[in-house]
Amino acid sequence: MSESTVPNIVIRRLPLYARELGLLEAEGCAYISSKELGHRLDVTPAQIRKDLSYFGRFGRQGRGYDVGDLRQRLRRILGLDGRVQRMVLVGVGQLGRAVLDYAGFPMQGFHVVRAFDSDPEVIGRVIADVQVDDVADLPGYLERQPVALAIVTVPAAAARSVVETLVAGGVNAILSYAPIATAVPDGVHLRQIDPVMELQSMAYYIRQGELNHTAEVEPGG
Amino acid sequence: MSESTVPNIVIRRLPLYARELGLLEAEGCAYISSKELGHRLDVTPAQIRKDLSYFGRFGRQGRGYDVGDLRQRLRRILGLDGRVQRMVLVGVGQLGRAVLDYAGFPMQGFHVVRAFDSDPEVIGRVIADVQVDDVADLPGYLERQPVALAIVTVPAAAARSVVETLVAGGVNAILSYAPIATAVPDGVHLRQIDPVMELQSMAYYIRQGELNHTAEVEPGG
DNA sequence: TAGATTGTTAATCGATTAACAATC
DNA sequence: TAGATTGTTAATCGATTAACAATC
Repeated sequence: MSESTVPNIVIRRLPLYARELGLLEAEGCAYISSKELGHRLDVTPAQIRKDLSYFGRFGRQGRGYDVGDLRQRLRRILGLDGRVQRMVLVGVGQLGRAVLDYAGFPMQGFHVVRAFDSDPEVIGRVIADVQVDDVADLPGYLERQPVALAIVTVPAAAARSVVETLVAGGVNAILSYAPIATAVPDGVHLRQIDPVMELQSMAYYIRQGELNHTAEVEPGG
Repeated sequence: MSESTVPNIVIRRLPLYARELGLLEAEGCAYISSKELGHRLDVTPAQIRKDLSYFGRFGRQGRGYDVGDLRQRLRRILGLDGRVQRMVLVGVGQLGRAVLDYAGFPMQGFHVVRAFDSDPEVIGRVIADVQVDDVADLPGYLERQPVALAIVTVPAAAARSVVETLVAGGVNAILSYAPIATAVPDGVHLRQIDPVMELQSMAYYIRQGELNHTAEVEPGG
């Protein structure tokens, strides 16, 4: 309960810290200061120390942080220590297959235990070691095998109903690649990945750059 | 210059508004209020009006916003009106291919004009209508054909050097799928997509949910 | 010990929201 | 006109940063 007051934005930075600590560990670095870690991540040292302070004391004055220890502790805080995260995936089109094939998920302990689709062509097949079932069987599956995490890779038109089914089935964290706004009840976490929106917002700055450049070249404009 | 003072977080919401307005247009909706739009996007009406106010006045009191008009104006602000955004893609592995095949990019006007890789197996091939060149030729290509946007889908170990090359070649907006911190100079925009980090931060809340549940079931814990 | 760096508090900064006059 | 909703200002809220005593 007390930890539920940690700002969401802090929680979202913890994996960033943990990831960098993993790299540092691989580099053979035993200790690191908030200053150096912040430099590597383009984050202020004060922010790192403040973020960590929500969870306890992890460093040594004059020395910094034990790289391996802090990484372990962050992973424990995130609930990633020594456990496999089971996920279902809905939507086995091109994108869904790329997700199933992506090695980064299992490498970090996230395993797709079952996939679902509505296309008879793929139902019944096994793709990247994952069995594909009829999406109509999704509610039944979730009842028999509760899962907390889901990845949604269906077309936008299908996403809302899929998310509803997942939520009804007890899934409380969903990563959606569908480019459509989707409401979820309190207590359910939905993250959306939309590369097109990222590009569109960057386009603004590209255009600004062009305008400035034009202004320099043609001061009268 | 004056517009460069618009907060980045506002710029990042504009594509969200534009996207929803596109859906509303498709639904045949002619006018919408900030209240209704906010409801659909889970954003407060005040925030929408405030965001828009950075760019001018777009609505009518008592009526709301003309859906098509506002969408057009937002697209113009973002620099998306009637122009194709040319991009290069670096890294034609599984993920790179999925990006090349993804219809959402061209549908929104973002076209990969050339891809690059270091693997002799793919260099010279044409994938999804895009020619794949040797990444060693990337600097030369950018010199001949300046491009503002790039997508990076190489392994983490290669990402830093690729980003450096892109920046040196004049690219000022990069969308990277590589899970590694990468510094870029001022004026260059780098966005990273890391689904694993999203899952990791959601894992925190899954665990919190479990802890709460345990606490309810076993009040003594 | 001297130097470095933490953890934490208070100050600052910036973003969100509430409120309301203007007006369609 | 009455009702609705904008655009904008001021108030609130929350996150970041600076500063520093504590201490390794």
